[in-house]
Amino acid sequence: MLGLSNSKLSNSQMCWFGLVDCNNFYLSCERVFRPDLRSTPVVVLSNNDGCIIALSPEAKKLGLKRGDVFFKVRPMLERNGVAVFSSNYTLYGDMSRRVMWLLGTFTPELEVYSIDEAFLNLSESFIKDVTLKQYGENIVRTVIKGTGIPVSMGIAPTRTLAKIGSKFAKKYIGYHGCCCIDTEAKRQTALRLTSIEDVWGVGRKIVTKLAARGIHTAWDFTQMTADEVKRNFTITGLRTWRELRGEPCISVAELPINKTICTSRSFPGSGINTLEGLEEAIAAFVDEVVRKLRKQKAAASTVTIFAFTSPHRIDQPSDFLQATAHLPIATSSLPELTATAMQLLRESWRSSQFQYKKAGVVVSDICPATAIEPHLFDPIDRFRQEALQKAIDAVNAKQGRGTVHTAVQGGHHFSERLKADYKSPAYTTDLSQIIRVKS
DNA sequence: TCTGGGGTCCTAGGACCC
DNA sequence: TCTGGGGTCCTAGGACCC
Repeated sequence: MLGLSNSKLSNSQMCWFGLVDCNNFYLSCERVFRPDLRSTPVVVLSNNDGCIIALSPEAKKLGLKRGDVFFKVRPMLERNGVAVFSSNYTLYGDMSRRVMWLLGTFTPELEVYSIDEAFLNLSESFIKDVTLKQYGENIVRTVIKGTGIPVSMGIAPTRTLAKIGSKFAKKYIGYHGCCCIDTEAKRQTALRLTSIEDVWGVGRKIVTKLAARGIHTAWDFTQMTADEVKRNFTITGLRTWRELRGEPCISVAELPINKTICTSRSFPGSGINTLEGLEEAIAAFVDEVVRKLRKQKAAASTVTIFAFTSPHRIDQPSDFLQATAHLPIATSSLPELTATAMQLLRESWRSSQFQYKKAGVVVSDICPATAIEPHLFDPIDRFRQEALQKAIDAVNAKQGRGTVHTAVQGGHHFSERLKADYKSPAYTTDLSQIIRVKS
């Protein structure tokens, strides 16, 4: 098997992958600026202070769970002195940027996978005079020293194995934050100790099918034949199988682009009952969706808008608005998608007797921008449209998000109207909120 | 006052048609 | 009188993750 039969999983041209995962990220961000909360129970709430989305081990011990509705558990939180934070995405986004910047100094190739995870290409030619394990431990120390965020790291010949390594690093303190799967013996042990459902890329459906065949660990899976895997689990399953056996064949850049992109929010208080109010919200959601689309250099040809009243208020009239439009040509143009969404909303608007508590925009039928098919009778000058959108992107990148926006969005940022009674300061992005050190 | 997240993917099951 | 198959397409709803 591809040079893995020797005890060392390595040769001189070998390329290694590191996966760095921030521990309990949102919570760690809050604790950086509140060291007094390092060993006390802490929770972070979702948008609108709706429910708990992140919690410290101390909070878990009190029986709290992700998804608990805040106003219901609030008396219990107060009784137990639990520290509560509204989510502060400005802070988390900026802390993430700092972590990623530091990681970038350790590799010629950094793949940011999510707000709290990144892959590092660690080819041996890049690492001088230290072992992989020492190099990894240094990364872990540097990130915590530079940002205050604790991280776990896995290093292995493939991204899938590196992910497994990072889970061991998180679980066992003896790894000093970094678990290296760099020998055949370690690879086998790691796979035997890993349930198949904990493997990156293995979903519920595959787990069920495998369980029926008596396959429960990652190791069991690697003992199937390539033919059998491909026949039952397609090329995607085969890639995971090869990665687990030590052959790299998945890259973040090649991961399939999203099939749907959605932005939605709940409205605090009594909700929205005017067409103008919903127009403003939906327009803000389109703006967000366009940003996400363009970030992955993609375009969509199906747009859906929806709005609904509170499902919990059976004493009030309830309503569910939904409308979908199919565009002849996929687009990521803010004016075009906004106009489409506004038309859908105006056509489906019924009456102001309903208090809408939540609304959103979904785009689907997404394709890479390079794959957009021209249309003979297309009334839109796509070249000019893209030039305009690029100009909008450029101004917003330089002057800040929302500098150029559609008129229907109104002047103010939608996010400022969300409920957030327990928000920490924007310590790192607003001079007036910078932390003060008493002299 | 009165409070109930957000995002993505998959699938079962219905509508419709031959 | 009531039933019988099989394919495609679509969507509501659920599972799962953070």
